Order: sequence, then C-alpha cells, then structure tokens
Amino acid sequence: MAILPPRPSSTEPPAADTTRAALVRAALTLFGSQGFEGTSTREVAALANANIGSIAYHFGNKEGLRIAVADFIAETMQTIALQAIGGLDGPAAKPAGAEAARAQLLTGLERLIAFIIARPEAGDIVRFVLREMSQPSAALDRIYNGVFEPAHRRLCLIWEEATGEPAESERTRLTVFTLLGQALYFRIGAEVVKRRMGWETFGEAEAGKVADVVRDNLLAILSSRIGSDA
Amino acid sequence: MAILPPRPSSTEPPAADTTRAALVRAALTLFGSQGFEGTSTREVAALANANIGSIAYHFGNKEGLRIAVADFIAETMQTIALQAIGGLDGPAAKPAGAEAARAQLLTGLERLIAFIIARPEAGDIVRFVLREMSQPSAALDRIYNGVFEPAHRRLCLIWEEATGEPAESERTRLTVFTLLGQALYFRIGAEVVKRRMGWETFGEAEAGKVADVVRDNLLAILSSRIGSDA
DNA sequence: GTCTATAAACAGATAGAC
DNA sequence: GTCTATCTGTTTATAGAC
Repeated sequence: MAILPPRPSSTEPPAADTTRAALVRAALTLFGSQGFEGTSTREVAALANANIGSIAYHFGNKEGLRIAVADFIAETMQTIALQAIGGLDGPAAKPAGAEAARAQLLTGLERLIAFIIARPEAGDIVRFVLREMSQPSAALDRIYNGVFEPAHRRLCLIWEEATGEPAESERTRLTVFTLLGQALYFRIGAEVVKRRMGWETFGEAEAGKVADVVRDNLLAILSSRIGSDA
Repeated sequence: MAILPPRPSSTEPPAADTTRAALVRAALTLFGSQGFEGTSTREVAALANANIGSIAYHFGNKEGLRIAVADFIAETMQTIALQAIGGLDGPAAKPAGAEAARAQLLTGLERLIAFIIARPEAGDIVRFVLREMSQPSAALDRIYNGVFEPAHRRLCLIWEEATGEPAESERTRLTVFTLLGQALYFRIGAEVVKRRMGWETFGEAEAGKVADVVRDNLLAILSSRIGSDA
C-alpha cells in the first residue's frame, strides 16, 4: 500500500496544477511584454515547457488563458494590497486617529511603490493590466472588482481619517488617483525615466529615490489639506 | 496651359499625400486601440479608404508604418508642448522670475492636461506611446528624442526658476516625472477612473475636475519646496 | 501611384492516439 | 492529462497589370 513518489523522472509530464500554473506564468510574461495579440499560444506553451494542446485542455481557448491570467493578477495584488494598506473588506479596519492614518498612508504608499517599481514580476503585471485598460473587457472587470475598487476605496477611507475630507467626495477619490498615478508612471514609463535619469537599471536603489520624491509630494499635499477646508 | 483642378470625381484615387496621411491617421487610431500586432494592414487600409498595396508603396512594410506614426506623434506633440510650456530649444526662453515661472508651470500643466485628457486624438496617441514604452524600439527613440526629452528638460528649467532647486538634480527630474505621471494616469487608466467616479464620459467637464486636483497638488508641492532647502 | 492576385508563413482550434 | 497531426482561416509581403 506504499504510495510511490510522484514521478521522479524529469522526462515525465508534470502534475496538472504545475502545468496550469506554468502556463499562466508564461502567459503573463509574454502578454505583458508583447501583448495578447502579439503572443502566440505556441510561444506560451514553449516558455511553460508545456504542450500546445494543454492550453485548450486547461483554459478552453486563448481567451480563457487571458481570463486566468487576470484572475492570477487579482489574487497576487490582493495579497500585496492587504499587507500594504490593511484589509480590503470595508470600513471595519479603519485606522484610529489622524496621525495613525497619515502614517499608514505613508508606509502604505511606500510599500506599494516598492512592489510596483522594484519587484520584477510587477513589470509584467502592470504592462498586462495597462493593455487591458485600453478598452473594457472581461479580464479588466475581474481585476477592477477584485483589487482596484476595494483598494482605492480603502485608501479613500484612510485619507478621510488623515485629513477630514469625506472619503467618497470627488476630490478625495481623484486625489487618491493622482497618488497612485505618480507611482504607476515610473513602471509604465520606466524606459523613458531610465534614459532621462541616465540609469542603467531600475532596481531597489532607484526605487528608493523615487519613493523619496513621492513621499515628499504626499507630505506636501497632506499638509496643504489639513487645517484648510477647500 | 491651364492647370486642371485635381481630380474632382470622388471615384478617382486621392493625391499621394492624402493617402499617405490617411494611412498614418488610421494606423494611429488602430494601433492605439488594438495594438500594433493586434491590427492588420488590411484594417488600416480599409479605415483609410486606401488599398493594401499602398502601405508597401509608401512605407515599405508594416514596420515602416509604425515609424511613420511615431514621427507624426512627435510632430503633433511638439506643437502642443511648444504652446504649453514655450520653446523646446534650450534655455534661451527661460521665464524671468520665480513668480512668472510658477505661473508658467500652472498654466503649462493645465494645458497639457487639457490636451491629454480632453482631446479625443490624445487617447490614441497616449495608448500608442504607452505600448511602445514596453520595450525600447526605433519608434520610441523618435518620440523620446523629439518630444519627451526636450519637454522634460524645459520643465525642469522652469522648475529651477520657480523653486531654486537645480534643474538637472535627480530630485527635480523625478519631481517633474511625478507631475506628468499624475496627468497621464487619467488617460491611461481612464476606464478605471470612469468606473470609480461613476462617470459616463470623460470630456471637458471631467477634465476640469481632474485639472483642479492636479493644480492643487502642484501648488502644495511648490509651496513645500520654496523656502526650504531639502 | 493605385490596385489585384498570389505566394509563403503563421495563427488558433480540433480530433484522436496514448 | 499530455501530445501529435491536421484543418481552416488569416497574416504580411510581393509581383505585376493598369
């Protein structure tokens, strides 16, 4: 009744979950760098060390693979957002006090930037999401509902606690977008930023310099909003 | 010796320049919304009311059309940047005095936002450039050298005049990127912004609201930099 | 310059053996 | 579940008539 170890030979096909996950990973990388239409299913299968037929088996068709990538991104970013700005499930976990809220904004934005800019896998995620943003799609729906909307809503709540401005006011919502937009641009426009800055790479050190500037901006905006009721 | 009017009949083929320009326009629209790989040369020709063979004749191949679109974008944005932030040809046109520089930053950013967000053709331009930014390419080179670099350098000069911070310091260059990034995000992420804001469209009215917030941010950042030597 | 016809390569999807 | 072979449509590029 002894259970044999699962296929120790390297020539054996990998487990189903392994193949599926490898396909999603490979698709994220290729869709991110070359675009969905610019990537063939054969390329994805090759990078994942899988067979072309496995895409049809696991995802039905190429569009199903796109959805699977979107779901993977939503899950990944949920984890990141959770540890950056706390729970995404409504106002229960609101920070107590303006000072605490301001601190949470600072550290949260710092962690978000660290992920977006410095982590290599974030490059493909941002590029993939960016392309999906060009027009409404089922893939964008999943990422929006799963991460963007709850994370943005959460940030607005912290902003209210930090400044006194209503969380769901137009001004607050737009301001939060400007904060995120600053950070995202450095990933989207990384190629341009590198040239202008004379940077060879865009790693931890460069991300730190960007984070400093964004933090200064946030502090400046925060202090202009406190005590005045614009 | 009388010169005949140029082909008044609508069934006659259009002039060479007209066809060429129509192809570039059509390609910009389609490459922007669907991506370069996601667009067939047949689609471009159809939208331009031109023949498929005309692409090979005017641009050699599909890649040549991409370059032509990049050049068109560089020219268009040069015009916009020129009237938004003044001449792009070096420090000659530096504004006189900190107050004038600050005013120029405000109006310049406002005009830039008005173009990026509200003008319909800017959507395709931003999306096209965005995709090119994914990786270094000949098309990106032309846009970078033709517009991005000179415009960014010019903004840094105005920033120096406005705040006293050296134009080519890392901090100044990065700060200018954060200002542009804020504005660009509202075009890139327009779909997400519209959903979160509950906006049906993203026209003049909405652009005005965004411009207000970005202006407030700029004012806050400016006033935090003046009088302190960080 | 414009347009048609066609070549050669490549795409996604599918059927069926294992 | 994996893999191969193949079908069908589409792609870019080209040759040549007008």
